[in-house]
Amino acid sequence: MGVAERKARGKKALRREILDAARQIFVTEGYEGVSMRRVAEKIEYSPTTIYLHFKDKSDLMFEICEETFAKLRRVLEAMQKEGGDPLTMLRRGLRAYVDFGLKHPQHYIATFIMPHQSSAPDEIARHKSPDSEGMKTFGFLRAAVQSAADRNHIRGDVDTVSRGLWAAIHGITSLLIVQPEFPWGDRNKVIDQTIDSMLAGLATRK
Amino acid sequence: MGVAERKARGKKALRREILDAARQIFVTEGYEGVSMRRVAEKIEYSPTTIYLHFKDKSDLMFEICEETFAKLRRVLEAMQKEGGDPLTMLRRGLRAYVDFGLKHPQHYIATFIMPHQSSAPDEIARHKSPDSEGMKTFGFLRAAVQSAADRNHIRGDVDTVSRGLWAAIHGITSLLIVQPEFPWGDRNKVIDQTIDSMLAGLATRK
Amino acid sequence: MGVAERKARGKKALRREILDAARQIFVTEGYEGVSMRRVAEKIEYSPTTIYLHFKDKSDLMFEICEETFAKLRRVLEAMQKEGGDPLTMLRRGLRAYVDFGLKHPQHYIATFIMPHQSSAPDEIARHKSPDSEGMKTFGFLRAAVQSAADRNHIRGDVDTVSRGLWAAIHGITSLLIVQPEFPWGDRNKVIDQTIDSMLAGLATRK
Amino acid sequence: MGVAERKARGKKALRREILDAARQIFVTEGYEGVSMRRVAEKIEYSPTTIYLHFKDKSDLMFEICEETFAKLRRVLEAMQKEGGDPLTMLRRGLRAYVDFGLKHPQHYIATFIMPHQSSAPDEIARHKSPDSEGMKTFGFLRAAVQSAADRNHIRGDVDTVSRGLWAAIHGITSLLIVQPEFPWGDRNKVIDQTIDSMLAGLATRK
DNA sequence: TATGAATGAGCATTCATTCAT
DNA sequence: TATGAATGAATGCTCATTCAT
Repeated sequence: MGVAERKARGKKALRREILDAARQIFVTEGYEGVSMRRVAEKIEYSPTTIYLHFKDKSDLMFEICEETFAKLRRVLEAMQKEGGDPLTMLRRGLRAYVDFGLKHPQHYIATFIMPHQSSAPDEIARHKSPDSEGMKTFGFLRAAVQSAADRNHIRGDVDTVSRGLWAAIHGITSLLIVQPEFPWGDRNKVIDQTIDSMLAGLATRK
Repeated sequence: MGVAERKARGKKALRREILDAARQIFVTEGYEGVSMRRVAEKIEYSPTTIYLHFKDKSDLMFEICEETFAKLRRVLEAMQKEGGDPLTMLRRGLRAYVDFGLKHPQHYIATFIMPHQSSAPDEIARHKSPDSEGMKTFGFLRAAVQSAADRNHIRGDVDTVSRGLWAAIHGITSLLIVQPEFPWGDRNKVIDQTIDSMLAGLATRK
Repeated sequence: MGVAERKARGKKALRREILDAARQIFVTEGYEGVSMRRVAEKIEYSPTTIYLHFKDKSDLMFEICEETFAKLRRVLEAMQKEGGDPLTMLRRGLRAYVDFGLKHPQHYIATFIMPHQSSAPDEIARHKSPDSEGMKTFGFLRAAVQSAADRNHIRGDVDTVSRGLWAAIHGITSLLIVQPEFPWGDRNKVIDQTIDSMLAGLATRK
Repeated sequence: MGVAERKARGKKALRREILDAARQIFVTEGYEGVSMRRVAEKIEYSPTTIYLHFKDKSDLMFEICEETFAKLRRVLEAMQKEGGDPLTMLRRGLRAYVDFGLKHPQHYIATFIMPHQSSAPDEIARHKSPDSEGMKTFGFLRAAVQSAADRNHIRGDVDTVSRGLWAAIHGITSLLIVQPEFPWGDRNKVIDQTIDSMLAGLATRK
């Protein structure tokens, strides 16, 4: 392996360091809390260096979110491959989503919880794009709901149902992360309760 | 009335002015948008004066949140007084919660969404306290669930069910606020879908 | 004299210091060379303090120019009051202009020589305004030319002639200031030569 | 031709590219607008590469000015070769000077208008040197005046007259550049007025 | 000859806050 | 009770330049 390879590795590694440092700050202090200077201090480089890897602050923040979505998507992908009864698969997928959030609270906060008060129009467009990781990830949930609906395990409009399910699992995930001091009792029970109630409510009445 | 009283009234009135000015900015521009200078300009006093009424910015902001949740509590209180079928009341209460959050998104963000992990320790304690408006407000939800459970309209552990319901309505509220760019379709439909599914899932099977 | 007066004096004095410091830098380094930080360092105050006296950088620079114009205008005003033959008065006024520039080279450079690449449209409007000191000052020259033309001592369009005269005296003033190393010979001779040639060229042919 | 020659040509060619790119920016955006990064982007080389051809930014900019004034000199040279009546030639030369300045305002500013007091000492020396293009150019003016004086078309000391003429045309040129917002009316009229008045004033009385 | 990586210094401006009065 | 004056720290970002390769 030559110089070029080592350099490339070095460049990638620094990019990683920047992303990790920025996410850590983002997660505890929010979007406004992330400053190029603070990130630079954390990685012990000059602020200027960050601009060699990211166009500007909003570019950096966008990448952080994309990474998380990609990670979650890989989890859901693996689960989908296992196959099984549509309703069971859906339930497992929802639970996996919550578990993912609790296992990676920093990523979850950064991507799903913190308000992205990005004002630049092209930045917003990037998030909205159907090619964005976020939209692709939501697609998994929707596909699972569709699949269950196809076999009459679920009633209602597939899109509306999917959005409602997302809301419910996001609710429990984010509250458990952000309000850990709340007297939740058995956390597993609350999670399953939320998922079960939603699914039971959606089940086709015989 | 003597001078003291007049002064006291004057003091209270200015405090009000400050809170109102700060809230107006907070509501449109968010936490970071509120600056002591801007508040001072709005009320046409010097920035220094604000410090005679509030310890610092975070004190000022805390008061604003408390006020707003007192407002939510009053909404729920009024609803409770109307009486009616427990399940209907519960449903109306849940919907009122969501509507309140959507009507006051910046307050909702500040109090329920933003992680409070990084604030000063005594600040956190204030939020956690069972005397805080936030906690009192949760009490309303629990009471409504209890009431429905008492009449066998709902099954399951009251605490777990309450937490699950909170998770669901928080989920839809926060997502609608924080991810406005997501293609929600008809927002009302998604809200009702979420609430209905949860309640249907909780309903006692005949 | 109470506290208020002392304070007022102090405030005015600091404003003066800022203007002087900024002009000194402007004169040697140009508009871009003036930075709020450098001005602050020069007067040994914090950069923030400057903003208590001037809205922003362009406001500060504008004031520098206005000051110079006002100063020059006072000189010309005094001269005008002396009265005398129109052509003689004109010649004396032109010479006074040059002398003013040579006596206050820093002011002259800052106001007449250095490019003011101000881009803000309202800033430009301010300069163009007939109420600006610059326009008022030019008015003196024009009035003197008009007066000489009225008595047939000068021919040609009053406006064009005035502009041409200004060009000539600005030329000699600015070159003497900016290119002092040039072999000018007797500086007085060059000044008078320039003025005399212009006036001779403008004189009515008999 | 061998490798060495090809390389040499390559080196010269790149130097040309740099100068051209820098001039293009300089001309539209001024001295401060020229940044090594921008130049590098324009020629699609790295910023570092420029330093292989020019010591630093000021070296690069100096070369650009020299080039341009060589251009002016060529214009005046050509004009001189056309020959004709000395007074007419002088008038045409003066007008050409003004036109050149207005056509290349940024160069004119950099070389004749901006005070050179603050630059590095060796940089100043370069500009002052009688070998500099600026000084050579002044020589043309003096020669034309001498020629007109030789035929008794002009009276007065040749040096003083030349300096006065330079002052006048520099005055109109620089004011038109630096104070474009001033209500000049017909700019051509002002220019010709200035030149004509000066020459008329210098003409030998019969 | 050319470059990728990196930096220290600098920019205008705004912030929350303090202090003497 | 209220303020005017002042500040230290911070913001995102761009600059000319260097150095090892």
